Order: sequence, then structure tokens, then C-alpha cells
Amino acid sequence: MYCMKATSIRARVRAEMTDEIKVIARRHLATDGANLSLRAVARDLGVVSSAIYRYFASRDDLLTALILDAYNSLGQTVEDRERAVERDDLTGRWMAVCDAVRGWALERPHEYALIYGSPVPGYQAPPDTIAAATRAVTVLGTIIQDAAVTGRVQTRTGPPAAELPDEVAEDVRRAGSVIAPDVPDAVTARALSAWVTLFGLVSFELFGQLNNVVQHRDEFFGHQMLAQARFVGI
Amino acid sequence: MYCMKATSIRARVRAEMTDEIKVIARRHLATDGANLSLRAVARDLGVVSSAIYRYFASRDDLLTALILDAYNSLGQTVEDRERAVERDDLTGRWMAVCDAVRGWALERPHEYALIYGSPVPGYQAPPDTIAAATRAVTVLGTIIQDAAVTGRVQTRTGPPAAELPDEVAEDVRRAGSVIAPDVPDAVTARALSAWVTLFGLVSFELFGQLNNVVQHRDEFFGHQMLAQARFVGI
DNA sequence: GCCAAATCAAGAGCAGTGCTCTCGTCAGCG
DNA sequence: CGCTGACGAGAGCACTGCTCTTGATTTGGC
Repeated sequence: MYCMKATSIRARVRAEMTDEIKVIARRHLATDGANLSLRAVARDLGVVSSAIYRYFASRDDLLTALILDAYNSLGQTVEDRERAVERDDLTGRWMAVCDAVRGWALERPHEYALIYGSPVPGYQAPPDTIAAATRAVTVLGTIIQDAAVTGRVQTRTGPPAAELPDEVAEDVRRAGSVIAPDVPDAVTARALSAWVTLFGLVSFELFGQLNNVVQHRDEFFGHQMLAQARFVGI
Repeated sequence: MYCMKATSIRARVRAEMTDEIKVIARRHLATDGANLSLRAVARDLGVVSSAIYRYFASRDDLLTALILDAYNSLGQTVEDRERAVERDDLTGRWMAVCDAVRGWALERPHEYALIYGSPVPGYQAPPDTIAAATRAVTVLGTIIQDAAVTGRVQTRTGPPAAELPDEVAEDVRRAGSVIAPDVPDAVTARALSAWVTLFGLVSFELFGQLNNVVQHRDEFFGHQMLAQARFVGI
């Protein structure tokens, strides 16, 4: 019978309502900026403001839900775009990741700001958030892992680099232990650096730090990220 | 006579009042986070809220003033710290800049977020703001310029790097033309990349993206920035 | 030295916000 | 089929940014 469905009717319409709130909230985020108004969302939904509180305990709760969705959306996008590249094309895979991140960010600047901009006042990252945040960087880990096991990673790029201090080696090893265990620490360290550069550049572009400096955004980004690939050693 | 002073008494107390408002606003920024309340500032100042509007046309105006001050404070700090290093020690000068930026940011996280985090909703950068924002990066430009004129810059670091596309070379040349005219375009491009990495890393640290990943923040930062110096070619 | 003019702080008030509490209503569950 | 729990509406509180008016105080020109 219908009533035996895994989710009761009540639970289903509740989930639908929750989704609808998030959709409208995202729309408001895209137009009005970061200062999301619960009351405005309620108005758009044709409902009184207090009704929202049946679904989200507070405005911060709503924002947290949007943050989680954003991390997952970015992660999904990166995964999909990277998967479409031939496995052997390591540079192509890295560039696909970079383009996916930037493209996603340019399409949803306010959602990007939500997760990679200044954290909201009371910024506590729930555990499930950090799991979702890991998805994108995991893709990068897989790339350098593949590079390492197929012996196609340069361990020495550039002039005699500084040796890794023990503390740094420790951090780097722990960070790479799960997804990139066969990658030399020095390469993992450079990959983390490239990761930072990727998001640094996207943030600079989105937050206006490149205004009046860089005109050809696509070409500049592409070149710098390619240089990062060479720097990492793939 | 006293009355002949260049600034009238009125103008002087006005400047003092303006400063006092900014000081209290900065304090509120440090404690309460980014959502600065004009009324709370007025309360702390022992004045009614509408009185603030004699000195700042709006809350955004106050924030803009704080942003300008923050840029100048950061620029001043970077300039001072870099000046203290011996001119010939190019790596030391670069590291001093990096440490100055990070130290300044760690001391005033909310002011850093104000200028390098997500821009406030209606984000229009007044012309004087971009001038102040240039101070810090100018120091970096001077370093690579000094490196270039003394012939101590590696133009080829690492494996055969990608050639600079014309559009990128154009942007890079314009960016470096004033303060670093003798630096090869490829080096300027890498310096810009290092600059992005510096602020990317500071932002990641401040905005919580390094939580549960990097434990030894000082050592990690120091190593990565040293690696950037090598990457740039100094 | 006086007086008009400019400047100032105070207060009331408006529209908006997040959030809480209460109160009928109605529909899904047992 | 009846009950109970979830639900939306509404009022209300404390707060916000901002505007306007009012009365006091200072300033600068005569």
C-alpha cells in the first residue's frame, strides 16, 4: 500500500517545503547579496515569517544548510568535470578541476562567498560540512596519486627547494595519507600550495582584487593554473 | 594668535569625533564580528544614534572609512617590516612581507575580512581605496625590481614553463610597468602568482579552511612562502 | 561686540529585521 | 474514526538603519 512508503506523506511534504525554502533563499542570495532576510523569503513563499521556523531553527541554520549544499554542489561539479577527462591526461585533469572551480564560482558568486569568503559571525562548521568540503580537494589528491603510481611526477621542480621542516612534513603526510599515500611529501606540499593558489585567484577575481590589474581573466587564470601544474610536478 | 590656526576649533573637534567613532567601530568589529551596529557604536560613544550621521552619511560610509584605514594600516606595516631587512637579502625581504601580512591579519581578523573577505553587498571601491590597496603589493614589486637590476633573478625556474600568452603578457607588463619595469614578464607573472598564494593562504587560515588539516601554522606558512620565493626566482 | 548663519545633538518616528509565544485548525497516523 | 501532533497565522518584543524636526551652541562677517 501507499502508506507503507519508506517516507511518510508528512515527511515528504516537509522535505519539499524545506527544499522550496532553500531554493528561494538561494535566489535571494543571488540578488540581494549576503544579508539574507528570512522575512523576505517568507514573503516570496507566501507565508508568514514565523512559519519558516518550523523548518529551520534560525537564520544561521538556514545559512548552514545553504553552505552544506554549496560545498556539495561544488564538489559534484568538480568531480563530474574531472571525470570527463582521459585518465592519462594529468595536466588536463588538473586544469579541468581549476576551470570547474572557477566556473562554478563565477556562476554563483554569493554561494562561493558563503563558503570561501569571510565566515559568518558565529562560524561553527558542523561535522557534515567538513565532509562535504573535502570532496573537491579529494579530486586533486586522486590526480597526484595517479601521477605518483604511474611514475609521472617530478619530485624536483625548480631550483633546490627548501627542505620540508619536520612539522610541515608531518602535517602534509597526514593530509595526504588517505587519498594520496604514494605521493612524496614534497609533492603533496606543492599540491596544497597550488590548491591555495587556485582558490586565492578565484577569490581575488570575485572579490574585486583584480580590478584594474588583470583584464584578460580567462587567459590569466589558465596560464597561472598551468604554471601551478608544472610547479607541482605533473 | 590661537584663532589663526590652520584648522578651526570646530574642524578639529570634528576630526577627533570622527576618529573616536572609527576607534569604537573597530572595537565593535573585533568583538561582534562583521555586522557592525551604528546604534551600538553611538551607545558606546554616549550619543544618540542620529548624531553619527553628522560624521558619516551611512553605515556603508563608515565601513568604507574603516576599509581605507585597514588598507593603509596593512600597507604601513608591510612597508615598515620590509624596510628593516637588509637590502641585499631579497629572500629575507620577501619573507618579511609575508610575515607582516599574516601577522597583521592574525591580529585583526575582522579588519582583514573587511578588505580581503567577501565584499559588502553594495561594494564600490572609491578611488582612494585602490590607491591605499596598492601600497602592500608595491613593496613586492620593489623587491623583484631590485632583484632584476642586480641580476639576481632566475628567469627560468622549474621545468619548461608554459609560454606567456600574449594577453597575459600584456596584463602582466602593464601591472609591472611602473614599479618593476626591468623585471622580465615571466618573473612578474610568477610574482603575481606568489602574491595570490600569500593572501590565499592567509585567507584559508583565517577563514577556517585549514582546520583539521594544518596544525603547525607558522612552519607551514613559512615553508610555503619560502617555496614561493624560489618559484618566483629570488 | 553683535547677530545671522551654520553646525550640532537630541528625540520622535518609520520601515524593516530575527525571533518567540500563543492560538485555532486541519490532516495523517494508529 | 477519533485523536494528537504538526502546522500557519498573528501579535509582539527588542533591535536595526535612516530621516526629519527642534532647540541649543558655536562661528565668522559686519
